Amino acid sequence: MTGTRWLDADEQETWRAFLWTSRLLNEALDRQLQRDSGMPHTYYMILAMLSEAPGRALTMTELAAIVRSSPSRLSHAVKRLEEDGWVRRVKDGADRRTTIAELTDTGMAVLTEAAPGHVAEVRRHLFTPLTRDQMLQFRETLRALLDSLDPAREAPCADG
Amino acid sequence: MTGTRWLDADEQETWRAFLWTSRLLNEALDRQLQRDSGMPHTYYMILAMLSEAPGRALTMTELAAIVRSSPSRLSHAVKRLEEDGWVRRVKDGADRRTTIAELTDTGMAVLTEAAPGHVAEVRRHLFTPLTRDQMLQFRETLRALLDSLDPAREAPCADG
DNA sequence: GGGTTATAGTTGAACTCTCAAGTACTTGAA
DNA sequence: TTCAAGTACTTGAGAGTTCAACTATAACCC
Repeated sequence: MTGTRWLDADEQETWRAFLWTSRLLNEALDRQLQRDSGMPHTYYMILAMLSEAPGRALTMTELAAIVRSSPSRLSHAVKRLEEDGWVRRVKDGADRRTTIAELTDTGMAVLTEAAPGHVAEVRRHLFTPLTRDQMLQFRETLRALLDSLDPAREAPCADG
Repeated sequence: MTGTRWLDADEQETWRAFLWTSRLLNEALDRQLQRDSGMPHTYYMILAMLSEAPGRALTMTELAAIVRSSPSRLSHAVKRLEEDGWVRRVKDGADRRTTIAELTDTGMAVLTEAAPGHVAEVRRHLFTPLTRDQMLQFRETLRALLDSLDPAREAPCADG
């Protein structure tokens, strides 16, 4: 294939820095949560997003959109969380295809206990190394990337 | 636990934007490479880093440091790449504990064929949405994060 | 109504990653 | 010289993710 436009040195370094940063950060969070709360980061996010929802409940489809998960991944994850007793699955009355995932009291308690350590880890790795201005600039850049990666989507978090 | 400093709204949005961006980008790259070249992104990086090494060969320990992989993950990955015939493992003469991973001609050919599509995908998702200044600013921020996440490490790529 | 199409979710197999051992060498020191 | 400690890597089991079916229900439409 001719005509490939390769990355220049600046782009190369940016790309690899992004890659390693996101990898290392994710691994750090996974290790911390796995050690302290027995779940991977993805599962923590599911509990967290449920806790913010009205009635601490969402349909699987809604939840999948919020945590940006495939239906399959979410289904496997919720199955495990249900076995732990942290989430409960209920069939919807109106549309019997849809399943509603609901955070249990036990799940809420686990989340409440996990949160401080998790937030500390995020702060330590993501915010302590940056100035406030750097952080705000970083957010703008990430918004631009996210808009492009995930176009069919209104304001991502602020309105939730 | 009292005294947790929670994330404010700006931090919250920054953090989630980072999370979703890195997830979506990684998934996009994994899908593209899996579809077009039958390997995940991590494996592509192993081939790419080997191709840049003198003699297209590195010890497992060196390679693990470069792709920031655990020894175990790398070992499993190289095993699979060896089964594909893309990498060859040789025992070192001097220190018989160490294994040298070497990119084969077949592996080099696979990499050469995979590269244009991969680079296009990276460019499409990471560079097209950003201005040049945004990109350079982004790099500075990522450098700061990387320094903190991975302190025991000199200049990551520029000197390679 | 009855058939097609779309939506909501689940399942199983294959694959990758993690973590905890385990093997095989080398180094250092008594 | 030999034995403890360290280094380099591998292995196996368990867990999470992906992809491609598959089930079940709803909506559309002639």
